[in-house]
Amino acid sequence: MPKQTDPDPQTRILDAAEDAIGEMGFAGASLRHIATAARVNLATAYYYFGSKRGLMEAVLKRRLGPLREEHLALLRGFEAAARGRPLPAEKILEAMLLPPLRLAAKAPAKHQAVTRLVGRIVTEPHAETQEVLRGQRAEVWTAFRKAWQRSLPGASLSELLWRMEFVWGALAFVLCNPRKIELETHGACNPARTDEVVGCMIHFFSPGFRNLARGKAKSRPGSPTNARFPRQKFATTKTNA
Amino acid sequence: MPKQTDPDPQTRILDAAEDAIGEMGFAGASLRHIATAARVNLATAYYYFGSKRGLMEAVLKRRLGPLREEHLALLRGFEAAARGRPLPAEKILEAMLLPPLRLAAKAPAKHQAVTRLVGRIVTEPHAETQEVLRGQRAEVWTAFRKAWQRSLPGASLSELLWRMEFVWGALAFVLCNPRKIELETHGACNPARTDEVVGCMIHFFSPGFRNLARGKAKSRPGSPTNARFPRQKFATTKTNA
DNA sequence: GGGAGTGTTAAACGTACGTTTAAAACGAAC
DNA sequence: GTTCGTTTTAAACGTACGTTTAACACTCCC
Repeated sequence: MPKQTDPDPQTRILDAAEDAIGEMGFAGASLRHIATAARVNLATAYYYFGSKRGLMEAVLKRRLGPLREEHLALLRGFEAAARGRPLPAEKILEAMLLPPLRLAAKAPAKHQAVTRLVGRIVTEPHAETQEVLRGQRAEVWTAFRKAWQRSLPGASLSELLWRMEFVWGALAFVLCNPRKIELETHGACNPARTDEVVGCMIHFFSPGFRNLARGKAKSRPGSPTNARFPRQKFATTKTNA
Repeated sequence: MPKQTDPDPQTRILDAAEDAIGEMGFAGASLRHIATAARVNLATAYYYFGSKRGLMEAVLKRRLGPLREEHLALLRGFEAAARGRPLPAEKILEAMLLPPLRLAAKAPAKHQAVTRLVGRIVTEPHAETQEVLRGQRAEVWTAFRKAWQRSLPGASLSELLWRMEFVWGALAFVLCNPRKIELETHGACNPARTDEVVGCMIHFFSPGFRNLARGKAKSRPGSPTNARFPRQKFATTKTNA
């Protein structure tokens, strides 16, 4: 089988690095492994990217840039269509969730390198990696925060920010290890079916955002929940040590 | 400053390993670093734990065991108090979220090793690590799934499982890198305030679970949302490539 | 007091890592 | 055909890793 229009060595290295990172994490992905997978001499990777950190940054930037633009474009498109009215929760959620999940759907199924990569960077220990991510994320983060504040006027800022973090967390979890979810649910949940995931997430999260707008009915810290449940008899669920 | 009742070497190794894993991930945490931090000879770690994998398993089991029991005990306590009635969403959520977050609150603030550890294992690339985790998680997972099914009769199984995954994902995200959340929100969200986090998560997630019980009004795959939003003019948000 | 068992240590094993070097191969310009 | 800049290569550098070995301390029991 001949090589099907072999791309640049740089591209091959980036692809191999992406795959390796998705599979083994940043610390576990070695340049030797990446170079071998890219059918390239080890020093070639250094010729193009200077160092392992340089390669990692290039890998991230290649995906994060377009992802950021897609995020912003989708959000701006929704806002333009809304003609000044605040967006409904469903639309903001769709703009948050669709671009990363769509990135996954485009992957060639067998190895969802991009998917796992995007999911992984969010929980990556490596401090340097976090710095690379921060700049990209800040702009998107701010845009969505403003959209939410327009959509839910009078909502507590900290509660809004918490909810955004929860959504990102759930998204990252789905992206990070799709096969695990599929196994754990015995096939009932298949992260590859992007539309289903997006729809389910929107359906799940939007009520939680909406109930932030109306009242500021907030469960008191110290006894997290007492709605619809009589005074409890069993051991109290106090927290702090 | 004298050593304050120095614990066993084994315990020191486990503590140091926990700290290192939380900081640098499994791949990044080296036995030499751990042994030095535990003020123990490198070979001592091998004497007690046999190998790096053995140490990692011991680290996980030390925390996951009690965590699992706390999960089950809390859930059983709630169910006993409910006297056969199905639990409200808030209580099931509390039983899911409180034990891991409480583990974090007990940590000595400075280095929340346990917290990050528990958060990290959920997204850890290392395949072996996942196996260690699976057994522990399966039992808790099943218990919560049954509780949800009692609480939300007639709910679609796959949609329920998806929601559980989302909750775990959000929780893992909070546990994994609390400092990042604090920075990103400029201090508005502080994961160290456990009660606030639990309350906010319950308040956020419970409506999404409840709306699963009533109707099975589900957004169609292919056009994730169209509720409360007129026909869109801008480029369609089709997904699959 | 002298083995036996347990805990601890320094030192080394081989391997893999990130990185660098210097030389070879290549392609276009003159 | 030579020259020059770019790309690729093999080989080595030092370091750190996981792991093993063999010797050393320290009980405790007879």
